[in-house]
Amino acid sequence: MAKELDFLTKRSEDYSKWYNELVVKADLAEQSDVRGCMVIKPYGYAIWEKMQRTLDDMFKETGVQNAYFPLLIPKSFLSKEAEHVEGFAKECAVVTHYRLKTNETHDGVVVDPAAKLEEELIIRPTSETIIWNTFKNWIQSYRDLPLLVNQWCNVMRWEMRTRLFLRTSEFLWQEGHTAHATREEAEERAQQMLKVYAKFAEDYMAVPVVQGVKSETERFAGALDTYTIEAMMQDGKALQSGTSHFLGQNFGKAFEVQFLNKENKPEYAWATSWGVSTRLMGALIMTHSDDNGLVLPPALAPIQVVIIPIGGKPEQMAAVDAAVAPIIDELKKMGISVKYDNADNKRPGFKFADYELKGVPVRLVLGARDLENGTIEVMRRDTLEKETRPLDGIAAYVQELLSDIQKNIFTKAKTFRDAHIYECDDYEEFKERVKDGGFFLCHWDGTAETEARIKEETQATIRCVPFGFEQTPGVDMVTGKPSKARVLIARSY
RNA sequence: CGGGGUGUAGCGCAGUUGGUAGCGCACCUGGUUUGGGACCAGGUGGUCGCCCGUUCGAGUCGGGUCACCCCGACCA
Repeated sequence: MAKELDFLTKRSEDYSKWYNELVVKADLAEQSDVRGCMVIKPYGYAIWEKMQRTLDDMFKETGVQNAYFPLLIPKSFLSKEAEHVEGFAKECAVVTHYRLKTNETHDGVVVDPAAKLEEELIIRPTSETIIWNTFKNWIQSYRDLPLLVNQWCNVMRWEMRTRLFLRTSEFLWQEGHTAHATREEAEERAQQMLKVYAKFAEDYMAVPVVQGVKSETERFAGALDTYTIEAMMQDGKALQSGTSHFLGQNFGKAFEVQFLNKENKPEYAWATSWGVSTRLMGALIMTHSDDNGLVLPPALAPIQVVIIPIGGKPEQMAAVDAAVAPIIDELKKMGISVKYDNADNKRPGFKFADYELKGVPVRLVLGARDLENGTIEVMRRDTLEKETRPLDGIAAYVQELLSDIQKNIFTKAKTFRDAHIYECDDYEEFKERVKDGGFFLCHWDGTAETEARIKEETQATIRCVPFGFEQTPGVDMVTGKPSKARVLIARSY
């Protein structure tokens, strides 16, 4: 194995290092020298764009419209919602001045002390405050509701510790913000958007997720309920991959967003917010990748099919070019993105390895031998299986194969996850087993004390109270007190 | 902010008891190659993170400082 791939074998002992290196080698991203920020390279960004487009369409189907709000938020906005400040105050980047000037020796610049801002500005860690400050002007009547907006933007959170893709200090995301006339409608919207996220994760990313609601301590700052999708990475750790919050009237009250209802009575608007970020790319990488690199689901792969010619002499290459042209046409007509890599400065073996590293789902190889036989070699990235097929009807075969790969990697991930979900009623046993990863369904007495104790003693946290499986009452595995339902506990990123 | 580690060519690293910097990959030129990361020959590229000190002499020793990585606390 090539030297630059050696790190892949380190996966079991140091998982995070493995994917950090992988994404760099895979030309996806590299870290810049700015604290915990990342540069996303073109190939990586193409994946993000595809995710964006898909999600955006799904949002629009539910009536959401895109808008854009300012990057800088006046400091005073942050202090209007008490819990919200509590949650974000300690990780905000603050703008204090608006000008630089040349220094005394004229070989650099210094902050101009005369340009100090009256009120400091915060680089948005999330936009609830500035958006609700705007909503105040947009909402007067129940007829203005619901108000459903989303923005694609960057945010910044000055985290103590960053991790490529999973927790960079600046990250790209979408944040949806909605205002409603009734509590029920807002709660419904929060859950509806969670389902959109779950569908996107499973149908497009091929990442199976557990949907559920967060415990009080894990809730978003300022929310009454936080819904979550939790995915399992290949090391058994959980990754919170998307959240949707029911915010009650907290922001309506804080920003005085009142409307007149049908009875002509003033009422505070009900709120939701929901978001997914470039963390999803981390989820994609960590769910499907293998020792040869990325494995991308066809639905999100920037290049779905790569065609590599084998030739040497110009006349041979010309013959291959001619044979490939109609295949490319046909694939494109089917809406399949295809790249024909006939660059003659890289050998085929190099290209094979390179496109595997990049996770391209299907590879077609065509050489003189095939031209004689009327065949073509097909390789699928998920299983690395190769087969030789007749040239005739190859486009239709590839189309079928792509959808098969999409299904297969989802099934593979789901089988893995399901095999690592355990019901556990014994705390001693739990303590031992949770070290090795996996999702644990355990009874919990509902108290923050028990939750804190589990975290303290095992580093595992309550990921959510999961939806969609049959619950029976029991006793808390730690305290022995009565419990209504099982919760999902795991170590997480 | 605590604990550990690392800073030497674009990347990955070596550098012994202090003696004036090297290897692999990449890159450039020429040629032969092309069905799994090609080979041969030649070549470009470095204020050894930064500062101060010890010394005739520091990549190497001492002190300081900065940055990054890993493990915690914090978090999408």
